[in-house]
Amino acid sequence: MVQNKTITAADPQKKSNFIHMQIDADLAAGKNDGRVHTRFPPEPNGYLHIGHAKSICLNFGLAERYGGKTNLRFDDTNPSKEETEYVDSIMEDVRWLGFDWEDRLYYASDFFPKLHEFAIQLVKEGKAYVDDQDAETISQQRGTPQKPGVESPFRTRSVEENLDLFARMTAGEFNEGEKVLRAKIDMASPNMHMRDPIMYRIMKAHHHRTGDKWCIYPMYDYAHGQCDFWEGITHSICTLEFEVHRPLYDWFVDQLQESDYRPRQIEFARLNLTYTVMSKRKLLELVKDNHVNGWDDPRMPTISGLRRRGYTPESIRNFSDKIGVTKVDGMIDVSLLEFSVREHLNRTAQRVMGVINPLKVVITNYPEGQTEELDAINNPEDESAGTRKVPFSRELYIERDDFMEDPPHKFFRLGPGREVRLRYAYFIACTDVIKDENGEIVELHCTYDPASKGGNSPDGRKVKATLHWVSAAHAVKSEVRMYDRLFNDEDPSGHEDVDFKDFMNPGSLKVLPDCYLEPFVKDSKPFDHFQFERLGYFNMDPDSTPNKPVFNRTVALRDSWAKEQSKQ
RNA sequence: UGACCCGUGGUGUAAUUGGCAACACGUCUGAUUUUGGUUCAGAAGAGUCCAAGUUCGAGCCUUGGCGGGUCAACCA
Repeated sequence: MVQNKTITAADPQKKSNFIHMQIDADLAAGKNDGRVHTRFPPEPNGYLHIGHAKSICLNFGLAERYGGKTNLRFDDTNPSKEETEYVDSIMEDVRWLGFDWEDRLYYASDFFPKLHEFAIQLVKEGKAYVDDQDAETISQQRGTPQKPGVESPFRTRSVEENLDLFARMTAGEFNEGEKVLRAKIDMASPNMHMRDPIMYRIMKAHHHRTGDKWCIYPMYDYAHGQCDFWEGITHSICTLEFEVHRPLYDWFVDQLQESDYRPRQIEFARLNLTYTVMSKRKLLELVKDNHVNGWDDPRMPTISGLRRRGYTPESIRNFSDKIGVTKVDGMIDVSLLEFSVREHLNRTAQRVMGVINPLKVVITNYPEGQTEELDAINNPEDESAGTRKVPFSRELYIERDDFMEDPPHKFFRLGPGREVRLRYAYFIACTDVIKDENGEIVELHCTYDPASKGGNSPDGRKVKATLHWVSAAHAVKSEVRMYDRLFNDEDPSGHEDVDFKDFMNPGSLKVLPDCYLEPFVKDSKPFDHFQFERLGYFNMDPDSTPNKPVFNRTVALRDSWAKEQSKQ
């Protein structure tokens, strides 16, 4: 175990929380030689989600704050649910978020031999026994929170018999469910977890790392604290529901303790987000039953889903800082998450023009066959991003929403007889509206003012709107996937009598197959971020092919016009 | 009917050894703007679940209520 010689004082700039205070107190009391060592302990039975990101940022953030270390540990004590696929995705996600466990990658299964030895020690000390009863009987004997349990008839077995039976359990002589190893603590404890908890159960399952070496596997409560201990963890951060497990955590560590060093469990409130479900079981259900297209579906709150949606690691880390850490079981508004991406992407995303709901415009006084290259700014928030050329020609596409035949008062955009600016190009005025036999508008005829090249008119004439556009002949035809929240209800899991899936938003994905983007996007790679001006942030989806680029909408821009409209 | 945890504007958090509640998101004005974005200026919004107590003084301490959460997998 490595000693951290330099413990830096807590950074007063960063917001404090109750865990900092407890660690400060531990440090002040001289505990654990002044070390701070945390761990992130996922079970590899699913993909990581934004709630895990909170925990990852917390654990690695603590280490950073105090000059300590953080281990990655896979809590793989239940082979029936765990898979290598999950191990790989978890490592990828933690790295993507920007954290590094260096050489400290552990698996609970690494400790199976030591755990087994320790179990034998407890048996020898008369602190553990083999119980022959089945699960149901044991469960009944355990009592209820308000009613004490009763002791198992096998509780008083001799050490010799227990040793023999446990050895035979280990050797595979018994069937699943036939026997368990239990800690001998207190069947009358007001804390259910202290009523002779099960340490080992028989599972004849293939483990993703230890193969068929074992046929008994340790329970979480028996494994976790000891793994912490052997890894030299000082602060074992977990979520609130483990609070009642703490006495048991401490009990096992007490039996193990051989020096002043001692890991300590601290619990915090897990993340709840509005309009989303966060339980792995529910996320797995969405995936398995094809309600979404896999764990990395951009509508999923998984790290891989958020990545594919276009979220950046920075934005998730900033979000994590903003929400803080407490023991209050609350619910955070998704709009805070959305704010975090916008904030980051506004500073960093390449601007580009793209028309997702095209309406053709012909500039009738612009020479046929002529093309001009106009200068456009790549990112107004970052001068070093430079400029690019955008082709302009006689036939263009603009957004359908940017034209109204009969515009209301507050509508600033194009209408019959109105003049607007095409960004970086010219002022244009609408002269004719062309419709098909159904009365649907199919094309606009406009004239441009050659003197307004670049977007300014020499006579100082003002326009009320600036529209994005794409030259029809140069456009890159693309598919754009418009994502919205997966659920319509603020708390889809919060209704006892209604299944969360009943709240799924049927409009959570709208595929627009015929969008036109400016040629600049031709060179982009999957996961590249853009702002489509006036529309939102988008990124290229890995489904893209050279012939058919695909973009996902990460989040829309703030839209005070849409807000104005929704007031009506 | 038990044990443990929690209770600060709409939401999330903060408040140094107790010293008349700060910040962010959201909301609402207004300004600027070649993105109805960004930015900037400003406003509204809690007297800290309730009650009693200790104190010159309590969101912070004490007691009692009330409200919410967690715990009865051979899951983690």
